[in-house]
Amino acid sequence: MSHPLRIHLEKISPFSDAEFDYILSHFTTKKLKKHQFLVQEGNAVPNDHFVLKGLLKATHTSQDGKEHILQFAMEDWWISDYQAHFNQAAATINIDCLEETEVLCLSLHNREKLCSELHKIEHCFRVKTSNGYVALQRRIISLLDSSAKERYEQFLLQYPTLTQRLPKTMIAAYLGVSRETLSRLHGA
Amino acid sequence: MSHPLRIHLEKISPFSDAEFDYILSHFTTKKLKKHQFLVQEGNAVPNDHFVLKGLLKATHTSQDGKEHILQFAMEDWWISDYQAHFNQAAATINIDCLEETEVLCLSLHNREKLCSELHKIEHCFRVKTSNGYVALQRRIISLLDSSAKERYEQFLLQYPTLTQRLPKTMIAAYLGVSRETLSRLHGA
DNA sequence: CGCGCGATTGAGTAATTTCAAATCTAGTGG
DNA sequence: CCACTAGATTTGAAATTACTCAATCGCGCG
Repeated sequence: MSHPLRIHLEKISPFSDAEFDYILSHFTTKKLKKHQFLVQEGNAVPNDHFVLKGLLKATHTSQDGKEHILQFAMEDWWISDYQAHFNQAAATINIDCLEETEVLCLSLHNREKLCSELHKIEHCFRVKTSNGYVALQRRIISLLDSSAKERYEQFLLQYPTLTQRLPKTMIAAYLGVSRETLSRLHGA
Repeated sequence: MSHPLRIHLEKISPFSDAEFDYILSHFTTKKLKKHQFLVQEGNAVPNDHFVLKGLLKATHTSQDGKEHILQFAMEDWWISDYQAHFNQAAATINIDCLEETEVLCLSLHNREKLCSELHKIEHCFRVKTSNGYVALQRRIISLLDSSAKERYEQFLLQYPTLTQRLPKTMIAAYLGVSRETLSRLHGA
């Protein structure tokens, strides 16, 4: 039974036991309770986070006070305020736990250190990020050309597990419609 | 006067003349006229493209036949159908030229070859892709929380040069509103 | 049993789209 | 120089869609 992070990374490239231990030594562990914040607006964002257990949401609050959801993250997903993290700026989004959660934290410095020392891990991160880029492009296309109903159906197909664990209110905030509208698009 | 690609890459990390020549030898050049397609729906997408000169748009056509714009690209930008390119699948978007255009083409194979041979170039691509990821997240936030008017104003601020070179119809298709609506949000 | 949270439903309002027509602009050929 | 045309932009009015605010319903848990 391998470590979840190892399984995750080895989808891209294999590592020896020694290499993986070395990689893992650059992470720290953090445990959070439901409703606790992992990243809070206005604060620094020292780390990227790999989810070992639990469920989180990253939200942005618009000027009129409405909360929209940028992303969810469950087991084996990464989550952070990347804009703030990479630019070492203050967070503009909140990330909080929807369930009791455990994450591995990787600081910017440790990521750069690992990447410069171990070509293979930089390769992993490049491929992961490329895949993430493609996923975001698909979401943009779906926001641009699909109706609320189509987006909801795509979500159900794409993330069946998440659907089970999330209240519909939050799916609505992710899809960019009000919960009432989401509730109404049954037969439509 | 350095090569545009060299200037672009050296924003991340420096290369010797020999290294850069070697990198450049993995690219091919393509020239296209206005209205010509660089990527066409249904076809394979062998290359990523770095724009030397000109202006292009990447569009996705929804089921009801409406054309929405996923991205623009002008000098020093990269553009492709990344989903299709990385997965060696058929294109689902069209990319065509709004002006006479010249691009450098990098095949998937040559990218992987360069990345495995030269750690520094893989580093460049990782950093570039991370920045792209952040930019897409910002666009998603803007689609979720901002009104059409706010999105338009953000666009004007963020891309003043593009604004000069694009008809408003296309900006509307990028922002996800009809051209009529865009036209109406002057004083609103 | 009653409370709290989430989901649904109803009714009125606001925003956007659609379709159509009018206006404007830049480039072309006479 | 002027008329003409194509493409882009604007405007109008009706129809559609989504939102807001409020009330109700349903269910699990103490």
